[in-house]
Amino acid sequence: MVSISSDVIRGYNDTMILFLLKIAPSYGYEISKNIKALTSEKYVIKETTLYSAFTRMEENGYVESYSQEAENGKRRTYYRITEKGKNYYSEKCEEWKLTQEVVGKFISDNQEAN
Amino acid sequence: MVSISSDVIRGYNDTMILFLLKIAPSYGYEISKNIKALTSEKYVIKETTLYSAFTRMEENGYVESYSQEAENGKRRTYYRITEKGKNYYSEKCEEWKLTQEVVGKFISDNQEAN
DNA sequence: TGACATACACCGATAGTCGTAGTATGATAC
DNA sequence: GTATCATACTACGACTATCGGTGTATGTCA
Repeated sequence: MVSISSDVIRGYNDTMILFLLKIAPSYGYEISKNIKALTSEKYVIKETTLYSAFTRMEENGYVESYSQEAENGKRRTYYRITEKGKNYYSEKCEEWKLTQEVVGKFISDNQEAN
Repeated sequence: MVSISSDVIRGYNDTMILFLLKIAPSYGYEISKNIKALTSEKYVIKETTLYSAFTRMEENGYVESYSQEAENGKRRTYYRITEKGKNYYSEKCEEWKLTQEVVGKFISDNQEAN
């Protein structure tokens, strides 16, 4: 069973989170569920990875946090993407295309032939 | 100018090297030049990354090293891919396809629309 | 009363990559 | 004859994203 190693996705967790925050502000648990759903459970982000991504991105000015009361009365920390975050996301999309091109040169399709 | 960050390519340097070693045994400097050429200089592997990849992969049994005299009389450390290395390479190719699928869900094509 | 989902925070370990520096040889240029 | 460049590595320490483990607290459902 093929699964995605952390060394591969590393550097794209932020991009995934920003993609979802571009749609609407959100919070950790929801982001986590959305990533899982969108990838049909092929990728499940670790909690620690997720929350450390939030702090890192806030420090970098890619997102802004605010506390808001949920329906059930509980407090949640929401995150909203900034302009800087949108620009970063766009750059990452460009980079991704380049990465695909580069790595693609070293990937062979025929797995039986070796 | 978009360039590839180390966090993205991380985990695929080994794959690139193994791809080239599948064609023929080789050594550091040549591998480095071949990666550069094959990617039209879009990706240039750092020397330290390359040589630490060799030692790591040898420890893992993906490659075997042997010393050989070059035309000019200088000694070079050549690396040859093992069966285990070939299997690892194949797995990485599968993983790459999955990664493309997963990350692709979070990439938008229209860079002007934000 | 206990399990489970929700919603985080904290800590230390891991490991691949990178920056910098150093070594040594041979070829080419001035 | 000397300086520069390409070749062919090696060593060391720093960085940082990810991960494993743990802890906390609330609400819901059985």
